[in-house]
Amino acid sequence: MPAKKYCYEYPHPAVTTDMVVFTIRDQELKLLLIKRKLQPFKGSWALPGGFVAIAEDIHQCAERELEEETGVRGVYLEQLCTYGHPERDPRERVITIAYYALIPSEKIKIRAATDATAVDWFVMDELPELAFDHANIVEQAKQRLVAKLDYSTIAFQFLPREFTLTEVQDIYEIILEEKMDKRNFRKWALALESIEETGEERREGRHRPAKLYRLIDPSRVDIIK
Amino acid sequence: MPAKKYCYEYPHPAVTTDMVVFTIRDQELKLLLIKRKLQPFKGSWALPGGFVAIAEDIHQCAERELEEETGVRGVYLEQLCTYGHPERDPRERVITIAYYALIPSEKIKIRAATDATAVDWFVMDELPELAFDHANIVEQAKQRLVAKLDYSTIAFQFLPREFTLTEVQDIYEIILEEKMDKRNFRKWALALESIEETGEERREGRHRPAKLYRLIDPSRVDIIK
DNA sequence: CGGACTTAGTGTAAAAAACACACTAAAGTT
DNA sequence: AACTTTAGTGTGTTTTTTACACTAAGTCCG
Repeated sequence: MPAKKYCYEYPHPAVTTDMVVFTIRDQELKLLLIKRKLQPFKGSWALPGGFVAIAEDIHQCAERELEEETGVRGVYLEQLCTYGHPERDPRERVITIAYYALIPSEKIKIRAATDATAVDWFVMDELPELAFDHANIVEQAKQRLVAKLDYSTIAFQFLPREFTLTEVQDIYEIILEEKMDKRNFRKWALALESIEETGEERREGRHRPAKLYRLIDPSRVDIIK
Repeated sequence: MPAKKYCYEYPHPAVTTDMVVFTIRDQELKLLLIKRKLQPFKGSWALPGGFVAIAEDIHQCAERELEEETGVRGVYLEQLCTYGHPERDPRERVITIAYYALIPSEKIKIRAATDATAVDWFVMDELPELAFDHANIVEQAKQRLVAKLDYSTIAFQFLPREFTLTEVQDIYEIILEEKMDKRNFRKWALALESIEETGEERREGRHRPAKLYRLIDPSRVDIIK
């Protein structure tokens, strides 16, 4: 039995961060899950996450855990909500600060293969049973993502540095699950003034090449209208 | 020196909830602050809040603290954000889950007088120096409030059970700090389909009486458009 | 080398929503 | 009865959103 050497005058909860990691691959919205090796919920799928170190900022903690699971850094990461129901973890009182992250499709292969039995990408609406209250967290993350598509430029965070307008429209259609009009969509996207032409084109397949665009400020997510 | 009898294998942060409590009084947006009786920041003004009890849900904790400071229950209360910078409290590592609450003007007198040296209402843009990172929390709460005015019916949570359209408009003008056109505002407010006439009128002063309205579902905050 | 195929790219008209704007109504007071 | 004060209402203009179909530029194949 390990020593319990950190002592307080009154009880303290444990604090973790959990990550809802989204990406778009194969024209589907996908989510990163890990298979738990330990009790409780051993063998269940769960959100990646872990305890906040005592001298570590919570945002840094989320970044660290994201990098541990996916190998990526510097992607879009936002605090979602904090969950603190007393019985959400059967071991002890655990309060979790949930974050969600958007990984560009280009970056996702880095880790997906290495640890395949323990980490995998799941299609958003074909998720397995999840441990703890993670199904609830995922649901709220999806809602936040959908809402932000409407009033921010967050969707561009799924894209590589250079992209075509068709790729942007695909992101919207996949997440919102609805077809959009090509001309109206392009008019709208260009009116944002968040992207600019690179001057290059991409040729692929036997058809007219598409102009490439880039974000004017890749790390900025604008709130629109 | 008190006994430190709660022991863990690894260090645990303390967890608090802090409340940003808004109301509208005297045609101004006001905020509830308490004067700290203890170190650190003894004598400074700060957000009301306190430690999460070990078996208490965090939302319940926020409700409890709100009731302790203001005597009100059942008002609009929403989680804002969680703040966890390692040095935000000089004593020990404290992670705080911030909430914000909207108190209808009718309910605020309940406690404001009882404990006047330790608790007071401040005009939003005449705040004193605040303890910890509370100025930052207040700033984000204000931003959230302003944003929600635009896309939800949250403003009605400031109003008593029955109210006039002029009172609704006043709320918007006070928080957004801009005059609005009376006819357009009323058209918009009625189009929400969130309020209905009570059939009563309110007579005050030597002028035409105003129709009274009520929320169709007083506890519901709709997301609009 | 011309025709077929595929995705990229473009404009206009109609409908809906947002905005600007000024007078009448109904009470109380003198 | 006249005056003061706030409540309450409608219309035309501008802006935004939506609906909708063809041409452009490559590749591939016969």
